[in-house]
Amino acid sequence: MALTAESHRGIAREGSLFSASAPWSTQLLPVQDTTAANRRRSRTKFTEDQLKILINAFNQKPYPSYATKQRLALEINTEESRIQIWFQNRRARHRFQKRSEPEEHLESSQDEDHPEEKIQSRGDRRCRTSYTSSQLHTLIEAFMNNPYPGIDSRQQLAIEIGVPESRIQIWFQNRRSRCHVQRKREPDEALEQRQDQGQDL
DNA sequence: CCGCTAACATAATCAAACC
DNA sequence: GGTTTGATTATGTTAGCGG
Repeated sequence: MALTAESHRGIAREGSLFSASAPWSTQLLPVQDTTAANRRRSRTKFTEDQLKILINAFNQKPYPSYATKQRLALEINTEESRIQIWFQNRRARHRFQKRSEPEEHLESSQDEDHPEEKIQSRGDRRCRTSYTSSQLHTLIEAFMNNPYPGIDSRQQLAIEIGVPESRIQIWFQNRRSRCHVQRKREPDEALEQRQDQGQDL
């Protein structure tokens, strides 16, 4: 019963960019990891009313400010992070659709022109979170233990250091990405790896 | 089984805090 | 002014659910 064809699919995209250069795990992405610690957040099911409000807001402004996202979160009784994810997914979906149907659609001052409202566009974002050294210590320790924590682990960390779970998730994302970049360009004293291909661009 | 889409990933980039 | 690093984005993948 040597591995079905389906499971092979998961490993198919192995040799793409970084291959197996992850120092934190001997294996690849933690896909199909049904462990409790790596479980995803349960899928949110928006009601029609919620969707109506979200879509309406999206049509007016696909790049809402943080304040707007907070207001929406309060209005439809959902976490702000879900609003953010929803807008991300919606924009991606929309963009793909545009390619297929680039019909005339330029919005010609139909709405969103409230003179009383300043057009901050992408002005105000969430205030930058500053972590204390002890919080950082906890995060780094958790990262070394598991760089891909599931919702349960993230929530536990959030309570432990007193930071919203969404910030924990962002922190792990940034941390992982940074580690990848570090591996990419580090011709320094890391190791005598100047003997590699010597092919840079 | 399949389409839709929330959840999640990386990489690039913006930008605040800090020196 | 440069570095560090949190926040946001585009883009692509994984997975849950209803038809």
